[in-house]
Amino acid sequence: MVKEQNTEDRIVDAAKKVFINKGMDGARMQEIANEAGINKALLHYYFRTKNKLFEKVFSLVFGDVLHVIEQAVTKETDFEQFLENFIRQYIRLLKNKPFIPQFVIHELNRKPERIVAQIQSKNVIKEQMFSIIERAVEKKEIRPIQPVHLVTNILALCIFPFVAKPMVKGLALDDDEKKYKQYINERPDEVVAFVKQAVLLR
Amino acid sequence: MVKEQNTEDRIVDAAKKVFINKGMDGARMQEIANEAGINKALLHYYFRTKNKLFEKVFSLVFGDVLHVIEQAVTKETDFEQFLENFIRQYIRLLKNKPFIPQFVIHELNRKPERIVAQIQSKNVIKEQMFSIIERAVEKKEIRPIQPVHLVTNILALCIFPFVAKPMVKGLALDDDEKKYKQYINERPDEVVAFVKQAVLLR
DNA sequence: ATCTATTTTAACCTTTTGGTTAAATCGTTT
DNA sequence: AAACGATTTAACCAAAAGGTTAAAATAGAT
Repeated sequence: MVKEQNTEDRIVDAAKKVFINKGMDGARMQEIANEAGINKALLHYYFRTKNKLFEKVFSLVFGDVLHVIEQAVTKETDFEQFLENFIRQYIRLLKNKPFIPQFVIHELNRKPERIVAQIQSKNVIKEQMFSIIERAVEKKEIRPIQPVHLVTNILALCIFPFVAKPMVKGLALDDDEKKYKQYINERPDEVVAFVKQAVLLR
Repeated sequence: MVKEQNTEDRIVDAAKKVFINKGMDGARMQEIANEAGINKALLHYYFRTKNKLFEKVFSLVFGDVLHVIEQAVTKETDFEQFLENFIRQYIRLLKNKPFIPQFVIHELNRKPERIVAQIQSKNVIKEQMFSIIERAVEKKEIRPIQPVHLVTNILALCIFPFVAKPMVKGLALDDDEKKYKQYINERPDEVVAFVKQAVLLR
C-alpha cells in the first residue's frame, strides 16, 4: 500500500496484477516490466525466468487465501460463530481481490500437482474445519451432513459470484456495475442466512 | 459419438477438446490438427484463423449449457419439481463435460463482451427462472429471497465441485479419484437437499 | 477419362515472445 | 575519487506459433 517500495516488490506486485488477469499463458514479461515501471532486462535480472516469477506470485496469492481461512478456522468458537466469521472474512477478501479465485482455480487445473506440494499446511486446516463440523453434527446443532459437502457448499457460495461476475452481471443485473456491487454487498448476509437455514437445526 | 464424421466436425471436436483443456491462449493450432488427425494446412483451409475456430467452439459449448438450462426452465412444473429437475440435469451435463464451466468462466472473464452478443436468448431464460422463483415466494412455498441470489446459489453449488476439482480432491479427499467420483455422485442429492432446506417453507 | 473438391506435403514467412548480452549511466557508500 | 550495485539502453538470439503458399496426390462424381 506504501508508495515507497523496492524494485523486487514492485515487480512482484506488477506480476501479481498481470498474472491474475491474464493467467500464466496470457501474461507477457514485457507487460509485467511496463506495469512495474522498469525494463525487461531488469526484470530478468531479478527473476531469471517467467516460471520462477510465476511460482513466486502463485504461492503468495494462494498463501493469502490460506491465511484468511486459517484465521477463521483457528478461532475457537461455536459453530454458528465460526460460520459467520468464515463467510464474512472470506467474502471480504474476495471483495478486495476479486480475481484471486479465477486465478487460483485456473492455475490449479493447469498444474494440479502444485496442491500436493503445499498439502501439509492445508491438512491441519482441513482437519480443523472437519472436526468443527463433525462436532456440530454430534451436538445436534446442525443436521447430519458430510463435512466435505458442507465445506464445498460454503466455498461455492462465497466464490461463485466473483468467478462468474460477467455472467451474473450480464444475465441477471442488466450489465449494470452498480447493481453488481449492490449484489456483492448483499452476499455476506445472504450466504450466511442461506447456509444457516440449510443446516442449523431449529 | 459416431466414428464416421466429416472433417469439419472432426476439427470442431478436436478444437473443443484442446480449447476446453488449455484455453484460448494455451491452445496450439498444431495440437488441434494432431488431435483431429489432419495437418495444419488443412486446418487453416477450413478455419482461416485461430480466432474464428475459437469463436465457433465457444458458441457451441456455451450453447450446450444454455440448452440444458432452457430445457429445465421451460418445463412448466411446480417449484420443487423445477428445482430437482434443474439441479439434476445441470449436474449430469457437467459430469459428462466437466471442463465446460472452467472454460466458459475463463473465456467469459477474458472477453466479457461476448455475453452481450447472446443476451437476448438468455433474457428469456432469465425471465422464466425469475418468475418461477417470484411466484414461489408469493405462494409462500419458499421463504422470501431475491431471484438473483437463489439462482446464483444454485449454480454455485452445481458448478463449484467441477471447477475446483483439484482443490476438493486434493484437500478433502486424499487426492483419491475414486473418492472424488463418489463425492460427485452424491452431489445431486446433496445439493437438492441443501437448497430445499434453505428455501422451502415447511 | 476427366473434372472437381479435398487432403497432404513441405517449405517458407512473419510476428511474438522469452531470454541474453554488453556497454553505459546513475547513485551510494567508502 | 574509486568502487560497487542497481538500472537503463539497445541490440540481438532462438524458439514457438500463426498463417501462407504452391505443387502434388487422392478420391468421388459426371
